[in-house]
Amino acid sequence: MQLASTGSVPEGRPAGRPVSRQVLADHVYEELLASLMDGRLEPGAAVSIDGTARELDVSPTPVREALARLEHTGMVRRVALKGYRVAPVFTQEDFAELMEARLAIEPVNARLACARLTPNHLKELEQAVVDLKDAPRGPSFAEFRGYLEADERFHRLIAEQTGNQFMVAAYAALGGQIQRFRLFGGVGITDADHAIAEHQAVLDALASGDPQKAEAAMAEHVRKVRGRAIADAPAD
Amino acid sequence: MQLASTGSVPEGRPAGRPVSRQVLADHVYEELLASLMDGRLEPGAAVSIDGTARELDVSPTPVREALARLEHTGMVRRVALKGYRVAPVFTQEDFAELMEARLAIEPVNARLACARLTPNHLKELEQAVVDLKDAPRGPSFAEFRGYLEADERFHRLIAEQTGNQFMVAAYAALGGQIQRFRLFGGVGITDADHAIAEHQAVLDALASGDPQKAEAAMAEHVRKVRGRAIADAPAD
DNA sequence: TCCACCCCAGTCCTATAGGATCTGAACATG
DNA sequence: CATGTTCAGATCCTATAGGACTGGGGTGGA
Repeated sequence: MQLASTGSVPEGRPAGRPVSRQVLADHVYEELLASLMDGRLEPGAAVSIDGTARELDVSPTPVREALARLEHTGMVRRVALKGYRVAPVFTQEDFAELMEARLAIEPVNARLACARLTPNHLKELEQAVVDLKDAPRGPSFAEFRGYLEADERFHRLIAEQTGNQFMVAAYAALGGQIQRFRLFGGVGITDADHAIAEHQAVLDALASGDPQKAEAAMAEHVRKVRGRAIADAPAD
Repeated sequence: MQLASTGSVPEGRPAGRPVSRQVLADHVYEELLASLMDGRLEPGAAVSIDGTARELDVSPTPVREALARLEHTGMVRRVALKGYRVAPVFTQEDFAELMEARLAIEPVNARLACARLTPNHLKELEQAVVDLKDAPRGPSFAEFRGYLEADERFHRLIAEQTGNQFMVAAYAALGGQIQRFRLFGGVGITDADHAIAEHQAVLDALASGDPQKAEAAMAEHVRKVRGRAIADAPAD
């Protein structure tokens, strides 16, 4: 994440080769992603190529490439010859659709992951749950960012542990959006205690080695998230 | 897909301006996609930015943007500072993983689509099956290209008819790859008769209006595709 | 014969420049 | 006051140029 200042490489090092020469477009990508996650870029707002380039003090070329990559995550939309705009906010319908999709994919992931779970994998999952418990849950986004990160990591790890690249791809097609639904209504994290308990239940089911139980636990978790989020959502 | 015929535009049009001004990067994208589908670009081959630019007689900038978009389809892989390469061929394991993922997603799509199927949608699906039957199935790729297109269209229509943007996204995350698995082994289309019958069965189940039947028919179709493809695959 | 070094072509990556188009505001006109 | 026009700025899009690195081939020396 942090990029090494390319100029300050000490002379002592053998071949002057920077630790990891980073492509500028990658940096721009990360920067835009952070702006989107933090809500600094509001939904519907235009993302000017030239403007972003000036702001980040780079040329438009890497910005263009970064936006092209961002487009397929669903965070921004592109209209030819018109530019890019931040994707619109989630509606209740959008949220319901997302949960339906998660319900189709994630329990299967849990079942598959359970069948080939290693102690090492289990350790990573346990760490994610611990991080979830320890994460601060203040009202501002910066404060519960760690919580969201741990949440997303837990689910992503399960997808990766299926060993199935396509299940990972399918999950990733949703993942970018999963973060954003939290912003809808701006209610923040109100269900942390329930969510942590459910994550623990999924973890226990996985540890038990019974794929059926793991699948059921994950399905229940997703259903409950849906139920709570709809209940918490502003009447609008 | 089909371009609107431009004939109806009155002659008064101030000369020169094409009906739909196309961004060059879009053209490059389509061109590269066709090369990948047709097998002109072999798996593992390097895709040089400058070289492609020279070949298509454009500057590297649009090529770079087109490749950035292609990357997330899984057709090409990028290594920072090293360039792009065509994704490697499918192995039997890759194929098994793909089918597992389809089995998780597509039957759900069939169930959801069944619940909100309109006569208009049904018509489109019927057309896809008709096209599948009529498509030539010669040995070369150019000859069975129409067959693959109709096959993909049938499944994509069902995903779209769920009305769930995330299910479409999840399907699309697999779709680009779905086309490519046909190339593994280069056995061509050997199961057209069976596949057509199964598509017809899925269509009938959808038309019956019973979501359970639709889900089951799709699941059976995917399972049978897997079974046939593994049987047909070269011993290797 | 084998190894070290150098040169060079190819490539990726970024910056810069310029053309075409769109937007919006100021201005003129009925 | 309403409407059409003009013009300047912003923006998108593409081409071109140059820096930095990589890999291969040739040359000279051990």
